[in-house]
Amino acid sequence: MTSADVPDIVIGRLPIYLRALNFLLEEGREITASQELADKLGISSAQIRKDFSHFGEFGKQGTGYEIKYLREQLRKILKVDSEWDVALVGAGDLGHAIAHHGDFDSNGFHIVAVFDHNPRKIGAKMGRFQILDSESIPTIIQDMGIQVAIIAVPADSAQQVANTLVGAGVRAILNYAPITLNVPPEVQVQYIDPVVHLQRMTYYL
Amino acid sequence: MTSADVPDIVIGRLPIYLRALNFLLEEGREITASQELADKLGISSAQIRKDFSHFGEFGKQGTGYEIKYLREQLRKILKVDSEWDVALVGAGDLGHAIAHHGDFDSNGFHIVAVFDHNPRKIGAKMGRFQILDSESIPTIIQDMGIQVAIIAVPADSAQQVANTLVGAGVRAILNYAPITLNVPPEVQVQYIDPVVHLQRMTYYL
DNA sequence: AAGTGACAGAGAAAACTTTCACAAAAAGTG
DNA sequence: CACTTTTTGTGAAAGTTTTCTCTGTCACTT
Repeated sequence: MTSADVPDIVIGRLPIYLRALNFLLEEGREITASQELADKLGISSAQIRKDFSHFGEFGKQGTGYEIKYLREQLRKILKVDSEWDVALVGAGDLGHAIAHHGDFDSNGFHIVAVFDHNPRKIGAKMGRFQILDSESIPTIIQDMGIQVAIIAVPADSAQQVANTLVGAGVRAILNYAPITLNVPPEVQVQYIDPVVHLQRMTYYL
Repeated sequence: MTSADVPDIVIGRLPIYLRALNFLLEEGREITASQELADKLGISSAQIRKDFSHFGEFGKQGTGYEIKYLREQLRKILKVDSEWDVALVGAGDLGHAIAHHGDFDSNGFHIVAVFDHNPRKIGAKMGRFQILDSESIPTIIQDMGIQVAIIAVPADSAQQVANTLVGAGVRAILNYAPITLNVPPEVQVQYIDPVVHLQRMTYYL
């Protein structure tokens, strides 16, 4: 069943599968099975197989999945078989940690511009980046054709930053500010708010 | 319908509602309606009402919800009406950013111990914290009765750290390492991996 | 005091997601 | 070469979540 509209919840699991496959590859493994992934990830093997089935037939009955091949397929589906330029807005503590976090680059997400509003920071260096004026977001994003951005500014300016980014052509936003953003439906937003995660867990304690 | 088993997906939305209520309160608002929250959060008003209905009747027909009261109810439900001590494992760039992030404290999650394995870091100061030896995790966690921990170590040591934490009595783990942890079912785990979020969005670009 | 509009709560229906169970295929075994 | 084991892919069933729709309550207006 290779249909056009794959449930969002399925897409959300693909990066998890991809992460596990990368791990297995690094261990030198060549073949895996839905049951092995299931054990590792705490997801049922049936669900993993059904998830894959939305995109094609990647396995071999009796044997399992060739890890390298499956990984390539998932990378293509998620469009992470190519590199992405990313803009980072906010050069505070959080922005600093993000800019120095190696996992982005090693996964094909390259931060190519860092913006901040604070006149004292503009022009200064943060690691290998020179901090740019927020005012220049529209021009630079458009000129570089950047489609992906990370928001790491305080909650009270996040919506305004999002508006500017969307206006400049950004279509995917990873938002670290603790606020729900209002964006047009064609723009993707993902949220990271550690407090939300902690609050979700304390319920069960 | 005040039942014992509220769906996990409902619990996951409560912190989002709470965040929105805090925001409205700061704006000086006193009353809100499910429709207003719906507009702000991109969740249907019916769903918001149904979510609340799992725990009781918090609103007034014709009027809406008294924000202060609803907020208190949600805080009680999530058990964030009291303070929580939190242990942080990993004093790298990421751990540094977490330890200095003010949102934890202002939401009642107090980091009270920071651990690292690196002999060069042990004993050193990181902000107001003195970095403790990972070896002392069991004793300190147990002595202080800490139930919540944050893992900010590389992927290859995260599982081992999780085992130690669980052994010491931790029951909720916020994991920043890009790996799925294997823990007993009574232990809560939440994951933060920005790469996973980015990969989820590029699918739609 | 009756009429009107706004809104919560809740049962029923619809939509969506997960699990089950089995046929078919591949590979190894005697 | 038949037999057994392993494992995928999938339609159907079961389970879960969301939306719909309506009733009842409250506040405000005239």
